[in-house]
Amino acid sequence: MTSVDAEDWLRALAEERGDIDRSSTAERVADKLRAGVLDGDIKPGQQLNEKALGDVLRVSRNTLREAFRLLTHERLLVHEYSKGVFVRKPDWRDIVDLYAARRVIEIGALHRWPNAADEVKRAVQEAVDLGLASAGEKDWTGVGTANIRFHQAVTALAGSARLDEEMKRLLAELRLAFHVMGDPRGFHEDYLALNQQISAHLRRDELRAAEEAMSDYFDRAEKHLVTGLRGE
Amino acid sequence: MTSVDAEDWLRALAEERGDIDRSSTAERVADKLRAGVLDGDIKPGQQLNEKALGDVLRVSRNTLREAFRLLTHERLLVHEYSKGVFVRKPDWRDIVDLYAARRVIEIGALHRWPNAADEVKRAVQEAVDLGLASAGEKDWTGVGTANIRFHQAVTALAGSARLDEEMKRLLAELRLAFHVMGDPRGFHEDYLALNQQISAHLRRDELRAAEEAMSDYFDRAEKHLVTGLRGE
DNA sequence: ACGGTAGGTATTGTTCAACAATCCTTCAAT
DNA sequence: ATTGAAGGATTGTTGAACAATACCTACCGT
Repeated sequence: MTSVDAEDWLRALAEERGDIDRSSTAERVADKLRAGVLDGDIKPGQQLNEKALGDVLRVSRNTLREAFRLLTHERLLVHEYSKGVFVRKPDWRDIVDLYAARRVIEIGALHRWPNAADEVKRAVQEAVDLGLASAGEKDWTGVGTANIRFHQAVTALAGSARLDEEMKRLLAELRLAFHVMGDPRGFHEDYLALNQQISAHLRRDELRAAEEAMSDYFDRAEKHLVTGLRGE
Repeated sequence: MTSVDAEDWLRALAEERGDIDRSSTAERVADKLRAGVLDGDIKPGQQLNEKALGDVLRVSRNTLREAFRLLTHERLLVHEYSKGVFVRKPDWRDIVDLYAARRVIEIGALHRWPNAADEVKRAVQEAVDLGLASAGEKDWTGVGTANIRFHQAVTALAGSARLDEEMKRLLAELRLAFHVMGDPRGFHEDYLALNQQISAHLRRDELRAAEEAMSDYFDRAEKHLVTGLRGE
């Protein structure tokens, strides 16, 4: 074994360590539940029974409750005192609130473009490229994740891990709204061209134009979702 | 009793309901601990012993741990696996991250001034007035809370409860940093005039000027804190 | 004196079981 | 139809038990 090998081994170990630390039972349970909620297997409004779920997942009620708390903080579940936890069911008011937040954060982040690191700037265009490639292969869920990645990349322009976290939560909550209104196929595709346009503006340092395009995006997407949820 | 009275009474009752629902033991414990941390009675870096604290507060370890989790999500405590929970001790990197987030959110919110409701707009000036009044009475902690309220009012221009929540967390975290560097007296007073200036710009719809004044504020405050924390 | 090792103590991680408090449903009475 | 009470189901909270880990200390060999 050469010393290079040894170094590699140590580095690999260090990478894995994050997974090891994350191995709390509650977090693994939370991962399972999160996937179920975001994939729509557990439907918005549905109650999560502690005993029943605990029996299925083979964990104690205490551990399960901790997982609930994690997801409650991510706004995927809501807790009603003495009643239990339910999958969040966003209504149109939530959408209005959410887009008010997105408008501020993402447009604010756009303004930080001149100060952003090159690597972060590049990630914006890469998300656009990924979306185009996915569309070329008619991989529509791929287009959806690329769209989300685009907006995360824009947020990352600000250079704040805390802001990135919050945006992650907001986008996850948005995904819940899709499930409420029956996840309209082709929702994300409409905005593919718009993302490309925004990215192009940015690379030319046309902040004003990028901001307006983004603002346009928010107006249309919000209206789309609000009208969709009004019908519920 | 007229029907108007009955309606008023019902409305008042509905307002109180929030307090009733909040009666979980863990949340009350969290409230106590939060106050202790934010007031500086529990110092940054200090460990919170489960058994000792549980005995003092007369709650079980399980309940106490739940309170810990709540405060960990608020970033007031940090959890180290198998070691316990400690009061967060922000360093200069945290400050950089925090101010990156504040720059985006607050300046982004500033841009929503034309769209904000009148009542929310008024709250901005009211926070300034409160600060001036407190300064007149040499109530320096009052000046501090007024300053915080000012920035919350600016954030509220966006009209998003989610954003308001996040800002509350960011400002609470910032307060921790003050305790780390020994809470320099007169920190907030310096920025009293600046707030007044920003508010004046806003009322005249001079968004550009308001933004620059705010940006200036962030630059100076960040530098102040970073240099202060570097010495630790 | 120094570094390392082994062992003991204290603390945290996790689960379980029990009981109290609360909610929801059902059903009967007016 | 509304109210009230009983009952069952679910959640809230606690205490205890044991495992896993970290921390401290005394000891040992060099």
